[in-house]
Amino acid sequence: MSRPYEISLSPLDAVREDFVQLWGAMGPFWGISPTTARVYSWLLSRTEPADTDEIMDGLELSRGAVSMACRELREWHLVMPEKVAGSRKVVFQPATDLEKVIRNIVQIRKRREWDPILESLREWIPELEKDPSNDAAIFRQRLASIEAMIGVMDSMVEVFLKGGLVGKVGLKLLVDAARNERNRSGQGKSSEAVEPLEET
Amino acid sequence: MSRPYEISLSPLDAVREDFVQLWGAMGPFWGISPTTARVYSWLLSRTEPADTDEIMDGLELSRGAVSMACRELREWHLVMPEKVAGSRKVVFQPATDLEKVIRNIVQIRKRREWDPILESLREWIPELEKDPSNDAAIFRQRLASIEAMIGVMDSMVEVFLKGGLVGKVGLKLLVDAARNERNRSGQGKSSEAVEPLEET
DNA sequence: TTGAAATTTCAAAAATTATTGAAAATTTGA
DNA sequence: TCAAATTTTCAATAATTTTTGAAATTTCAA
Repeated sequence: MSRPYEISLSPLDAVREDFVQLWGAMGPFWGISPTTARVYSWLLSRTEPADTDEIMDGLELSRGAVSMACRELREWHLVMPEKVAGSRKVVFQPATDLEKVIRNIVQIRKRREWDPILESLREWIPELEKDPSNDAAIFRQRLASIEAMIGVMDSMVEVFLKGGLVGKVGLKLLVDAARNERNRSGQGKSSEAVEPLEET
Repeated sequence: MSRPYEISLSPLDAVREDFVQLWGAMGPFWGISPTTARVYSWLLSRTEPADTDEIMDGLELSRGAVSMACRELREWHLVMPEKVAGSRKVVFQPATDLEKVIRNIVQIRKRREWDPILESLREWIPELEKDPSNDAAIFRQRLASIEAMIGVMDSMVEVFLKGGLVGKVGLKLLVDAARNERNRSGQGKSSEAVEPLEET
């Protein structure tokens, strides 16, 4: 409706636009600001790395916003800055090893989100043992359950990410397998009782 | 510093306070509003179910806020409303089967966060095949990688939650195992390359 | 070294999200 | 059925988070 002069984008440009828009919207779900998510997805959609001005133009962002987004992406190891010879510019390359990307994200999020809970639980449970009331005993038991669940998930994830399926099989194979699966089972939604694993 | 008249809470009350405070702060990480997270954790810390007024008093919330929080918790199957005989009141009981709780959360979050991505990817990849440029081919390949990774994680999570370790071993055993582990390895942080799995 | 190019910082503004509270709707004991 | 008890809704407000933009800092080609 509101872009009268861009009726026919190339498929590449059209998908890029949708991709950037979706990731921007999903970012907050994963604890990433929309802008940061958009910058990463925009970089992923390009063959060439980009400098600050190109990102500003491409996404209509302020210089400061791009700087902050790139800093965050650097911390997550989602982009690698590269010096351009004969200039003071830095150019950003997105990490394309999706497996590594996920490992990084997952690790950082675990540290921020799960570890504090586990730490606190380990203080609280002994504390509750001091309280002789029945209520305290029941509460303590519930906290112990939570601790156990988180502990189990921690271990599973560790096994997966460290030794893991993905490492062994290789990403290329998985890509093919996924494509076959998609073709085989019509549109294969796999929609039932599964889980986000972690917000990528 | 700021509660001169409550110097000595019972351990139960002290831990409850900290627990509610931590969950409230963590809520946003998991896509749950602080208030909603506080209501659930407060209910978990009590032996008895509570009605709206008790929650309002216990957490200093408005009636509307409690109503919205309980509605959300109901949708996630984290609390069960119960009619009180001889009154029009409803009383809320928190779900204490942590395994079920996690399954519910994970399922809902997957639907909200992963499925839309997977769906879009499955439209975009064929779309990009229409574009003959090399850039489009590379971008398509990256999207296929993302699709594959998400697909793999989906399956893993499905295996885990459906047949899964927790189901087989049983939560009680896990609680004991976790306690032993804690005792055995000093303060066992297990802090390395693990993941949030999903924000519970 | 120097100073123009480039990046970073951070207080202020904008945008978004959460919470309130009072009015509307609903429920049910009498 | 009636009306008091209870819950729900939602527009307005508050709180939080994100983004901006211009000044401060850093970097490095000359």
